[in-house]
Amino acid sequence: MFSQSVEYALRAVVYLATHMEEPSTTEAMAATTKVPAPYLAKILQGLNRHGIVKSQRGIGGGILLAKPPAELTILEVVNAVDPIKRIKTCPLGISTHGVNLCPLHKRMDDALAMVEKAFHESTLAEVLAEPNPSVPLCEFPGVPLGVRTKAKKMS
Amino acid sequence: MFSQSVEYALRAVVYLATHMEEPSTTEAMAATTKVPAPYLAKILQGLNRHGIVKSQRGIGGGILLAKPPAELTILEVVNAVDPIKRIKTCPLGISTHGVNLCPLHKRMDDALAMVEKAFHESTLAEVLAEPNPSVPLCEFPGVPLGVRTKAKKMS
DNA sequence: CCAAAACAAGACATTTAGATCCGATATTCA
DNA sequence: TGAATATCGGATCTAAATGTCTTGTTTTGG
Repeated sequence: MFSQSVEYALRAVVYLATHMEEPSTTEAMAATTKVPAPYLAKILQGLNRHGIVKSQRGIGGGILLAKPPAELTILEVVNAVDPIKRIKTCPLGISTHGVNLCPLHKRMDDALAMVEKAFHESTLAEVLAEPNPSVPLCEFPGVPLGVRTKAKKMS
Repeated sequence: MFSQSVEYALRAVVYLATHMEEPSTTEAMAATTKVPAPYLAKILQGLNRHGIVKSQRGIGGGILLAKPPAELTILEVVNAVDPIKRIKTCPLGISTHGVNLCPLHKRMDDALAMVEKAFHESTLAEVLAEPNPSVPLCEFPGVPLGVRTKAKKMS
């Protein structure tokens, strides 16, 4: 139902939302998110073009979220990589259906609308703040990802 | 979001629900539903294997709905051709997430659950009975499809 | 300036969905 | 039985999504 690219992109932005202090390299992100590195690079390019992330080349460079997690919705990310295509006109090209869809396509579009609404209403900040024993991308329950990776670096 | 095959399959069963009296040939269905005939044939084979439709070979043969429209849900059709894959375990294979998904995947699965629920709750009969100026597959507002095609046959 | 680090961009390979074709098989009816 | 009608099943083709690779460009720091 959701493409692989969407799944990967969401993992990437979740990662970035927990690493706002400094740019993250594609390699580091790929390792944690378990996404093939070259493919992740391509997805990040797309997110960059859509203004979801910012990239910085050269030593010490990498990828940063373009805006605070509280202002970035799941829908924005999804629509950047694989837009939810609402059904606006009759797929059979029946002109007389024009404005109001037939009951069949109305139900399909309603489903799309529900998903769109749900994704529009959850921001990355909410996702990360949610009290839940499982932390996104992180193997260790209750331990914020940022803290964990920082600790790793020191060793 | 929904595959082409799902769209085609739904058109097909809607057609069949309006032609319960006698078997419909793939050709006739393809013409009305505007689905490529050879591809529709393959989709119908799948629906047949899943017990959604029954097929009858030979002269006067064709495809029939396997049960009354009131007992066939959109979900059954969707799941027969392109199943909605709920997220049951962590896609990253993080074992500690096992039972309860992380907030990210929980939201994605919630979206899938909403769609699943909506589709489970609408039967073909409901879709066709809904008071709506646009009739599925039919160009002429308010005219039931079955009547129209019968009229055509006489000419 | 030069070398290393990191992303950018496009070419290339692989896989899967979408679509087509054809010979085989089943069924009806004369 | 034989001819006509339809689906069945597999082989094939195409296009798009997914995944990989290579070369170039930007940036930093010695």
